[in-house]
Amino acid sequence: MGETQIVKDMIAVMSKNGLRITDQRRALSRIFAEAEGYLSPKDVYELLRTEYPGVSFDTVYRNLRMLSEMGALEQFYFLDGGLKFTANCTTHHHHHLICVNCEKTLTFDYCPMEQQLNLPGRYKIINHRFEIYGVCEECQQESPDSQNEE
Amino acid sequence: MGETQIVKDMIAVMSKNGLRITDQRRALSRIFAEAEGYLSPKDVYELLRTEYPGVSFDTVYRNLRMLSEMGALEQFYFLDGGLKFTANCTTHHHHHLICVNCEKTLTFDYCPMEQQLNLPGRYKIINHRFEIYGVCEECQQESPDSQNEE
DNA sequence: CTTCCTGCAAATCGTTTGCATCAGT
DNA sequence: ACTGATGCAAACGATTTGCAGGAAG
Repeated sequence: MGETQIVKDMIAVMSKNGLRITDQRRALSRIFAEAEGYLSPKDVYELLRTEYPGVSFDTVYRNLRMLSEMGALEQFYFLDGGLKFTANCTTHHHHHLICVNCEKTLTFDYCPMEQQLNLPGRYKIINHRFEIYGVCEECQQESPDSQNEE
Repeated sequence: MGETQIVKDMIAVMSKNGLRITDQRRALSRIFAEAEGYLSPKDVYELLRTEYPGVSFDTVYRNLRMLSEMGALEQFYFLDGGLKFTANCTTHHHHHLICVNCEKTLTFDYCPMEQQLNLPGRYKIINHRFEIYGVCEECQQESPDSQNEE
């Protein structure tokens, strides 16, 4: 899989915006290129720490924010309000199918906004959000019905 | 408009769950019955304080949480991650059209899940989220194009 | 009366900021 | 060398918790 392309893209975006390409940022790109789904700041911190034990949380936050602002990452608040990031696919519009257990995320191209929606009011539409949450095949195997822990 | 019904419903739900009906909770129900859209904990706090100046933030949070857990309120994280609440419509499934300026919210019945979606993977679907963000008619009048403040 | 609810204060969590040092260009 | 990036510590905002007094049932 040409995942290295994602790394290249991210680094290119950073260079283009005048950011310096530090080792941490290189590693960050790699982490997102290899990630299957969304990553929380904490996830990123843990992963980055395996390579750079001295890395700090605020550096992670700073970089995640900069990368989001310049469009290299997509920022996203989960159903439960948790903040997540993922490498941004800039090539086409799509939505996400997210595993609520392992958070593995697949994309699909169907978009409800393509329909002729009969919306109330006369809002000027500027954005939308459509996500489907479920349990991926692997997680279904692992825990046939043990999802409730109270 | 039979908005008082919302108050009655909310109080009924609380009673049913063994909660005591305090003045604050009664006022809370009224606040949500009269709200046009989503309310943040802070919004609720401010509104409640006009009636009960001594009310505290944690009481607001506690009650919002309890009411959400027992289904009287719907909890919701906005696109920007902000936590909001609204009286829960238990009668039918619907989605929301939200004004990004004043947050006035309209509901509509179309649901993309009714379509024959061609989804990847073999996820067991358990939830979904579909919201449309825009600018309501009134807010369009008020600020024809002044939405960006940096 | 008893138990639950409230308000206060303090703790906690996630995220951001100021500053001195270090590394990329 | 210059300037931006990092790590540390501390600030910050939102939310939660422990506790003593007060109100609902």
